Amino acid sequence: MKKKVTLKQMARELDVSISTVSKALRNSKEISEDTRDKVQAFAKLYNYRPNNIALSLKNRKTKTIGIIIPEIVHHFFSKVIRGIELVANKRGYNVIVGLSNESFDKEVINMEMLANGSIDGFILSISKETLQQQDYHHFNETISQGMPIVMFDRVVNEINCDKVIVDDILGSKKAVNKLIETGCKNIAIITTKDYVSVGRLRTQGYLEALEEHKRIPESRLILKVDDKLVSEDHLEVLETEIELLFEQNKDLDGIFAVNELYAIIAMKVARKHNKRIPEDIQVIGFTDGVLSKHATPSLTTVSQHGQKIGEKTAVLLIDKLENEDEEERYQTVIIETELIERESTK
Amino acid sequence: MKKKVTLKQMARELDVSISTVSKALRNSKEISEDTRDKVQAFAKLYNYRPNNIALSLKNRKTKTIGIIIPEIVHHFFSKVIRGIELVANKRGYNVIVGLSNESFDKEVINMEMLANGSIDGFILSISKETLQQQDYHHFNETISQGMPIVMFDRVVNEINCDKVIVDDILGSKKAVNKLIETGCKNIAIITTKDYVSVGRLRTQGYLEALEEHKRIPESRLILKVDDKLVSEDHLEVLETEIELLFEQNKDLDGIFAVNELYAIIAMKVARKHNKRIPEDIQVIGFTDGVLSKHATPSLTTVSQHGQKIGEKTAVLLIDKLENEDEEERYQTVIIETELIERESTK
DNA sequence: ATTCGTAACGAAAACGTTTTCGTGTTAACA
DNA sequence: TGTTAACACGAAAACGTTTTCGTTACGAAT
Repeated sequence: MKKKVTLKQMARELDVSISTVSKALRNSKEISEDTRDKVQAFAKLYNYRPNNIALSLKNRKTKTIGIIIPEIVHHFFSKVIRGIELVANKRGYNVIVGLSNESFDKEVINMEMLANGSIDGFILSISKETLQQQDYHHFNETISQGMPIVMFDRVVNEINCDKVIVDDILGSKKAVNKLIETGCKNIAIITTKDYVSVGRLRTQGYLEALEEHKRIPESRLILKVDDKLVSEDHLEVLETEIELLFEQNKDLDGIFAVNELYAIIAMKVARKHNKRIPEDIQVIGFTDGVLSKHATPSLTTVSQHGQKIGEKTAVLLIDKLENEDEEERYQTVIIETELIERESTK
Repeated sequence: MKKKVTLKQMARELDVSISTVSKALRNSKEISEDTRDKVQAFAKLYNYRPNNIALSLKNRKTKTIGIIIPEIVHHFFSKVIRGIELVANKRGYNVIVGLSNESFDKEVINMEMLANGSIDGFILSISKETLQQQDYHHFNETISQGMPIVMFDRVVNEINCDKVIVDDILGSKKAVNKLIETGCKNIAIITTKDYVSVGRLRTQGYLEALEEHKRIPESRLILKVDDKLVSEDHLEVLETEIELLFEQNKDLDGIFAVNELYAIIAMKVARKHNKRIPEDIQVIGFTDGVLSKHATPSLTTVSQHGQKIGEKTAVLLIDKLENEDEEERYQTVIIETELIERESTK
């Protein structure tokens, strides 16, 4: 077991001072060529690598980014992480991940755990519970301590920081427009309760699209699902609600779902009701995950480009970290959505 | 902007020494009740939190675990991460994630980046490229530096460390047995090239199951897909190969695929050939992901319990970290698979 | 012979902790 | 009055770096 070698040990072996070793390794011209070569050879031999922790302490920078997300077993979030990791790595940063599991407390604890020196800045997406309680003190505190935050997807206006979001409204409008243009007369939306910002915005897009086509939104066609009743393991509730939607609206011929899962279940229910997709009823989802791509029929969907979102958040954060002098201007970047047409629409 | 307060600053304000502040906060009885209260009140007021980096340097422990995985946009791996994070957090550890993206170089670079003090130990799954090149020097080096490694899923015998794997062989046998028992006569396997250990083992399970039922494996029923030709974006190749399998084996009535995606595509091809599932042909996959659950028909699959794997790796690693004295015994834990029966089998 | 400049190196501080080992004060005791 | 013990606190080292600021020694210039 060869323990890691330190400057001090090398200095002792070579019978020079620590400073000399350090300078020699960094090619300082204070050091003679002779000693420089000697030291560097020795360092290579013992495979010396500077200790990151010591460097972090000295520089007051960790070169590490903290990510807090509600959930990792999720196509969108993992794509975002991939994007973050990609640019972080390219720029010499590491990525440390904390999961809030949609809980306010875990979000707070995780952030406190990381904020005490472990990282240089945060990238996060707010947990549902936090959004519901509207308690954002932990964000404000970390920001006021000089630690930058970049939020994505689930953001909130009250906090002053950089944000990367998707054009939820426009994306939804694209989807609903597509349904309208291909002849749908009665388009339902399956969405979430309004405290989830993306749910609210996508609903808004749906409404706006209808209105722009002089159609009057009908509440019988709007299904707001309560997230708390629909965990991954209790999809029956969701399915029942969608069943109800179908039964109460026999004339249904278009569905816009604010996420992939809702759309898939909707297709399942449609099949049960002997409706052909896309001939009798068309379906569009949001978020381009594996389900959409590999479902049968494959699902037309609004892609949010998770990886691109991740890349952008990382760029924003690192830029901010490396230009501390910069003026305190915060930007909100919008990543354009794209309607990916597949078999579930005409 | 209230910067984080340090012991030194508090000491100056309170006109005592740094040591006194430190001791007062840790309730040392060297300190009088008066000063202790005074210091603690002050600390609470200024929301003092010890700096993690300084602690890490002092204790030579970071309380951080490094995870290196080939890919994060993947149901299995993200479930493992969730498991790791769960127990790590419970035991006061953080989790830092590096992605190898199936590349040998990135794996090496990422590990070197983290091994220099940033973390206390590794949890990893080997990249395909590394498995192919069979170059494991980076693992051996980190281990010989006293940094423990726990490997999962894609492991390799040559390395001496704790391992958590799935009973791939047994799991496959369960699947194939199920097919045999429900009447399949000609069971094909869709698997990977042999250098991917899990592919090899699952193929072995398939062969053993057949032999135990006195059946002779036929090479025409064994499709080994070259991973390099099948990225997420080039599924056509995969589909074509499976098409071929179907056309060359008209009598096909059972398929065992070593992952979810292969199984889903196989079902798609089966439908194209007008075979009913499960009446005409049954399909079983491996890895219980979101695709299996929500496919139509939903897919019978061998679940590997990714989260449980993650939890176990974390327990093994942290136990090792916290009992350094322990003898150098390495264990290989096998997490049992489970056959989850759904609609794609009888 | 004195001054100066420079090359080559070392000492020490700093980052923020914890902990060991003094040290001074006070009260108790002989 | 002198000794001792307890109490309350401070100084300093240590973790591993980097960097500033000396400090030598020596050759060149005056």
